[in-house]
Amino acid sequence: MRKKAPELTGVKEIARRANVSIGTVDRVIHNRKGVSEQTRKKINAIIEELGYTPNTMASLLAKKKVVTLAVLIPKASPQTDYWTYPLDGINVAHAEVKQFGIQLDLHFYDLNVKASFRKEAEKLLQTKPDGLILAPSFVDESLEFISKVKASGIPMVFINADIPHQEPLSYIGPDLFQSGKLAAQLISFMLGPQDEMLVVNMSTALENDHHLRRKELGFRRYFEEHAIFNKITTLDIKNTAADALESTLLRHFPKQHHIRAVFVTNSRVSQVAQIINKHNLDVLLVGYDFLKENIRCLSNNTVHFLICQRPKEQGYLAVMTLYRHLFNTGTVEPTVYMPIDIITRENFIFYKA
Amino acid sequence: MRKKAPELTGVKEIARRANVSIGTVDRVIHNRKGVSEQTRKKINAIIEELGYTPNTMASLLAKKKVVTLAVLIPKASPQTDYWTYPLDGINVAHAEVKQFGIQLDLHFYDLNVKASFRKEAEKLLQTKPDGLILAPSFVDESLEFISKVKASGIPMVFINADIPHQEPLSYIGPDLFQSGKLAAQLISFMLGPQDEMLVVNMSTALENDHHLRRKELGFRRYFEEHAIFNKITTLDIKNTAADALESTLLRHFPKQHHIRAVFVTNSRVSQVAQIINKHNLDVLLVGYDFLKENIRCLSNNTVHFLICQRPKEQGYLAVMTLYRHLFNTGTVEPTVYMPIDIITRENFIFYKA
DNA sequence: CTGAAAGCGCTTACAG
DNA sequence: CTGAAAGCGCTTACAG
Repeated sequence: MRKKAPELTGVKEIARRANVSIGTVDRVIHNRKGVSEQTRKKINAIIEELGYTPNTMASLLAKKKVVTLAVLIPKASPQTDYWTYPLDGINVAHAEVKQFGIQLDLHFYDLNVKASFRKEAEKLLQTKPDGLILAPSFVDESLEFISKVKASGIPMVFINADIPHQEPLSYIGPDLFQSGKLAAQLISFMLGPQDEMLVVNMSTALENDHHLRRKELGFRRYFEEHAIFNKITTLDIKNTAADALESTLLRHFPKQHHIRAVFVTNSRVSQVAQIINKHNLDVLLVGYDFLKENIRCLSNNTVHFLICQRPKEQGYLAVMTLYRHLFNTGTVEPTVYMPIDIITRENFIFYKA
Repeated sequence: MRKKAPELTGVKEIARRANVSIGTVDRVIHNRKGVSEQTRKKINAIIEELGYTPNTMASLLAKKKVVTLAVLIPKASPQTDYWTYPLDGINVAHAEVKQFGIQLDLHFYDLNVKASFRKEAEKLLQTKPDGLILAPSFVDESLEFISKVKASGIPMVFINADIPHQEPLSYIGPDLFQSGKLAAQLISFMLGPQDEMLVVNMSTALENDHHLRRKELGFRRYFEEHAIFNKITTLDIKNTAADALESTLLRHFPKQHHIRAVFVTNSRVSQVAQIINKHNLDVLLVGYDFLKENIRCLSNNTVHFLICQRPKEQGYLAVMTLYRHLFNTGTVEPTVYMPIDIITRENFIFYKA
C-alpha cells in the first residue's frame, strides 16, 4: 500500500487548467446554473480530457448527507419464518452502505391483518423517507399507499410480489408463472403414462390467491406445451388446520389411487408432507421455500424438491438498488427476476437462502 | 435528505471530552505506541461510552491508500468460456470498491500450457501486490508459487479449486464431492430397476483428473448410501476429438443397451450431447456449467440438468473477501462452499451464472 | 508522551 | 457569473 503520486488531481487540477476557482468547477460538474456558457464548455472539455470522475468518498464526506430508507414488509410469523430472510438481506446490505450515512426505518405488518398494513404505512409516511422498500401483499391497500408515495416523489422498490401498472423504480422478485413451469418439468421427468397429479393451493386469505394461481397456470402450461395429458386435479384448501387438511387430502388418495406427484404452490408443503408420510403414500412432493420445516422434510425424504427464489438476495438487492439510485452509482433495472433455485436433500447444506 | 445535527462527533468530540488533541485520540484508536497508559484508558472509556466507530470514508480519504489486487486465473479458451464468468465477477466487485483506491492487476495463463502459469506467476510477484486471487489449477506449479507468496506475506484467496494444507486466507469454490452426489440424486429419481449408468470423465490433461474423480466418488457414494445397485460404468476419455469420442461412446451403447443416464463430470457435456442426439439415444444427460453450448443443449432437450457453482459469484466474493480483509471491514470465512445450483430448460433464463 | 497544523477531494454558504 | 474560505472526519508529518 503506497501513496499516490502527489500531483494535483480532481477539482483542483481542473480549476488550475481552466483558470477558474474550484467552486465554479463544482457548479459545472453538478449542472448547477450560474456559469457562463463559455467557462462551462471549457471546463467540460477538461473534464472530458482528464477522464475525470468525482471521488465519491470526498463528496459524501463533505455533504454529510443522511438518507433514510423505509421498509414495509410482513413480519415473520410463528407459522413461517419466510420473512426473516428478506430482512436478513436488507440488514446485510445496510451494513455495507451505512458508512455512507444511510439509515433504515423498519416497519412490519401482519399478513393476517390488513389494518396493520394501513397503520404502518401511515406511520411510515410521516417520517418522509428518501426511499421505500415495499412488499405489496394486499393489493387494494397497497394501491392506495403507493399513490401517496408516488405523490411525494419517493423512489420505491417492490420485492417478492409485483403489482401491475405501478412502475416502481424496480421490481425485484420471482416470476411465479415460470416457477410453476419448472415444478412441472421436474415432475414430468418421473411421470409414467397412467400417473396423475395433484395441485394443492393452501391459503386462508383469498387476497393472496392470485399468486398461487400464477404458479398453477405455469404448471399446467408446461404439460400443454409438451402435449402431456396426464390428469391434473386442483385442490383449493382454505381450512388449513391439520385435521381438516388431512381429511381433504385423503379423500383424493383412495385405495387404488394413481397420484404420483403433488405440487404445493407455496411454502406450506411441509404440512402436506406430514400427512403423506403418516399414511405412507408414495408420491413425489414439490413445494416452495427454504424454511426450516421444509428443509427437515427434504432430509427425511418426504419432500423432494423445493423451489426457492432467494428471499435474502431480494432484500439485499432492494437496498442496493435504492442506494445506487440515490447516490447515482450505476444503473437500475426496472425488473429483476430472481433465479429460480431447486433445492434437494443433496444441495441444501450450501444454500444460503 | 437533511443535514446531520451540527454537534461535534468523532475524534473531535472524543478529544474534547478527554481533554487531549485529536492526534492522541488517533493514536489510541489505532493502537499506536507513544501514549501513556492513563490517557489511553481514559480515551478508550470514552470511545466505549460513545459507541464510536470511525468514519471509513474520511479515513480512506485522508490515507490516500492505493492497494493492488493481483489475479491469476486461466484465460477463457475457444473450447470453453467458463473463465469469463469469474472474471466478470471480479470486475463487478472491482467496480464497487475501486472508489476506495483498489486497483486490479490481471494475469491469465493457458490451461494447456503449464509454462504459461509459471511465467505469469513470476511477473505477478514482481509487482508486489497487496492481495492475490488464485485459481490453482496446476498443483505442483501452484505449490511452488504459493510458498513464495506466503513468504512475502501477501494474503491470498483461492477460487474454483482448493489445494489441501495451504490455508489461504479463504477458499471460495465448489464442494466437488457433494456436487457428484447431487447428480446421482437427480438421476436416481428416474431410475428403473434394470437401468444402467455411465460416468464420463473427459480430460486431455491428467493433472485435472483428481477434480473429476472427486465428483465421480460423490456420485458413486450416493448410490452406496441408498443401497441402489444399478450398474455404473466409468469411461475415461483422453482423446476428446469428436470422432474418437463418438466411437468410444458408441461402443458402450450396443443395440440392446440398458443405459438410462450419463453423467459427464465436467463442462464438456455438450460434446457428449451431440453424439447422443445424432444417434437418437434416449438417455438422461447430466453435466456441468452454465456455458453457451450447454445452455443450447438444455434448450433442445439433449442435456437435462446442468450443475453449476456460480463462477461469477466466486470471482465477486474473492475480491470482496480481500477488500474486507485489507480494510478491516467484517470477518472472513476460511472456507466458502458455493451453493450447488441445478439448471434446467425451465430456469436457465433467470440464472445469472 | 502530546499537540498544532496541513491536507485528503469535495461541498456549502457567503461575498462581490 | 465567479471566487475565497471554512468545513466534512480522519491521517500524517513535524515540533516540542
